[in-house]
Amino acid sequence: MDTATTKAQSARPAQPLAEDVTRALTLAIHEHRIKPGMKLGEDELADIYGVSRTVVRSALHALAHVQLVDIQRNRGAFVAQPTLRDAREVFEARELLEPRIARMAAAKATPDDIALLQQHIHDEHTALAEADHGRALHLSGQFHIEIARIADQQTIAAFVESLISRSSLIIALYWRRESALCEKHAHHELVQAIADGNGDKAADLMRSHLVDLHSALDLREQDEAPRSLKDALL
Amino acid sequence: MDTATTKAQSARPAQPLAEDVTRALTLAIHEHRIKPGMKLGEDELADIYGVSRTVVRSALHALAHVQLVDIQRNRGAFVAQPTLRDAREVFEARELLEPRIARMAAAKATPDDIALLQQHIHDEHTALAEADHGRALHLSGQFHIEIARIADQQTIAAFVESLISRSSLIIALYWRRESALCEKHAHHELVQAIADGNGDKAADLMRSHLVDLHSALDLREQDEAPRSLKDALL
DNA sequence: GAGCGCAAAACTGTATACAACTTTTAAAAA
DNA sequence: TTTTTAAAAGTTGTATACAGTTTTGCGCTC
Repeated sequence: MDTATTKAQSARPAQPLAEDVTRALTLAIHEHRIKPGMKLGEDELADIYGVSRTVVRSALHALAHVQLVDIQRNRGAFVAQPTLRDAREVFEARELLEPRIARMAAAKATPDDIALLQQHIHDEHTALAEADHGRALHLSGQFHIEIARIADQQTIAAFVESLISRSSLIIALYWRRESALCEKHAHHELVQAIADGNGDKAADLMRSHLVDLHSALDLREQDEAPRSLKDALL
Repeated sequence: MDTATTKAQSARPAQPLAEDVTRALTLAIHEHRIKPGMKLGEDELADIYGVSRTVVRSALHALAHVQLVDIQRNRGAFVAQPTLRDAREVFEARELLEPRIARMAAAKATPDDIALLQQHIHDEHTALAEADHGRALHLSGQFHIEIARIADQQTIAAFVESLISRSSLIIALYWRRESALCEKHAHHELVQAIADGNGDKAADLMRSHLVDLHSALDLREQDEAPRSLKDALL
């Protein structure tokens, strides 16, 4: 779509940029390939991606701003570990923003947009079928982000994207396996409402979908104790 | 207040950090000392603050993330120029988030919090009396941020803070001088409602306050033309 | 005199080098 | 054996140096 991504003419002639590292790390976190609390050494990452520490630092700071990583002075960067409170706040904010976004999307969606959403759902199912839960989770998030893009509200969409990023960490920490099967057709119904231009229904579906997600987390207070213990050992 | 600011023991013994530059630039933008579109050269800033380009770059990237500056590859950093659309989106988002924040603040505010808010109002009036409009504007924004802090919702508060930052740029670009006298006692009434624990009233007052601000902007379409012209000359 | 083009200067993007801090490890003393 | 202290190793924070791109300015041509 934009110039930054369509630069793969031959090898990498022009400006691949340091934000490639940001994307790579973001994806790895979203797919739970690197877990909350994991140390992200600058030299290590620099070796892995074949760039200098300068660009790695830039990427880490970018991730820190979205609160995907936590940078401690003279200590280094770690994948963020959202607290229980963070988890509650993130989902509270999502329940505030996303239903409105869904309503707007229903008012503006084009047939192409609908097709794109259905493609997302399809990819997600494929990933699930292959038992690639990390990728499925990432795609599930991308689905929500796509709706924000369709709503054509860049400002709120940026907030939603940030919240969804953090949700990935929250799910990694607080998901309870009992409630395994998440939302089979929740996304599908939502697309239908958006395709029908039914804003009210889309908003309602989005809200209940988020409540379902929220209640699938284990956000009991007692978890605080082991968390702080974890912090101590690190 | 926090450790980062109270480090001026003797000279600068520990870690003054590059985020000092971020704060300085943020303040300068908030107070309209540097205007939208202005070029922020790295060498120039490095000289001014007596640091290396490395730290200046870090600061500029941080500001770019909050959309206070616009970084163009190989061109440099410029103070951001929010478009008409950006302006509308920012105020729309504020009108969504801030009333809810005000309601929460009314539920949680302590006497100390109220005193702090009143102090803010006092400082703002002082700045206005001294005809220091830049400082008054900054303090006016800080007032809103303080309410978000009182509401004790870090996640939404961070969004609000970002929106208020951008509002400063929007006001610099689209304020119409006809509607000069903004909101004399709007803030005062709001504090009263919060002090009374009257959440509904606080939310209403905040909403109408934001609508007033919004309508004091000149967001007519025709402005698009000169803006794009401006872009061309830059 | 106007327009085009090439060269030089300026600036940003990236890498490397050095300094400061943190952590670890080992040794010595209790 | 345990604890304390000190030194060394490793990592981050900052500065400097180099490379690539953009812009500017001068000169040449039409």
